[in-house]
Amino acid sequence: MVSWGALITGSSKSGSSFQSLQLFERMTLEGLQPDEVAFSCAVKACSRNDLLKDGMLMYNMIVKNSFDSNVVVANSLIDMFSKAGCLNEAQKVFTTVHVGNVVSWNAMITGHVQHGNGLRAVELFEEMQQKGVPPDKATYGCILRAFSSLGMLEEEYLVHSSFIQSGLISDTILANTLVDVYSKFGRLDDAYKVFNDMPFRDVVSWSAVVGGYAHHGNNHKAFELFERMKREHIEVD
RNA sequence: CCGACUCUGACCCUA
Repeated sequence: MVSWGALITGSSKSGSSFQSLQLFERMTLEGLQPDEVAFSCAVKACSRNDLLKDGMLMYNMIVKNSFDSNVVVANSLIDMFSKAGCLNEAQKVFTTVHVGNVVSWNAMITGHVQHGNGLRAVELFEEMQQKGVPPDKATYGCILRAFSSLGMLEEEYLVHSSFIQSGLISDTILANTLVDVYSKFGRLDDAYKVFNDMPFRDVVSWSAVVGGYAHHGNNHKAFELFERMKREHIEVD
């Protein structure tokens, strides 16, 4: 038998979040009790498109059914509220899972960065470590964005050095983030150095570095890189 | 046991 959770997940991957929610609704109308996986999928569906109203209803159902103590369900809610800018709601859910896990922290940090509170994001970054939750790649990506939003270039350099120390610099997504962040600071030389040292470059790496030169008026360099991009083999997923 | 959560460029949208 195929579970409803799997159906909802499948539909949200190949189809619309709207379809996922319809499936979820059908499931409950048929008197079936959604499990924690169905709830997390349904919440994720609500985090797209402006479906926060549905998300609030979902939150109520989740609390009623005591699924809010499930860390993955809670993390989906935190992410949904964070992205929508409802950081008080996000914090409320976060509190119910106590320390949660690294994803809980990352979702909170992302929310603050995206809604103009980079300082709070940095505080959370420090707090999680005090509470014994080690940051992961996603955390570092968020924190690069936080420092960027705060205009803290020196801190970017420090995080960058730590990536070189730890080997995280070979992560394509983090390196791409660094390229973009340095570009936005106008540090095209630093951006290019990160780009040039990357073991694997994807289309995002190229776009970020070309975009940096173009945005800062170095059209010649941008064009040159663009030509090189066409010449070299680029792996696109 | 299986299915669920968080990080990257441009475009688009908004302003």
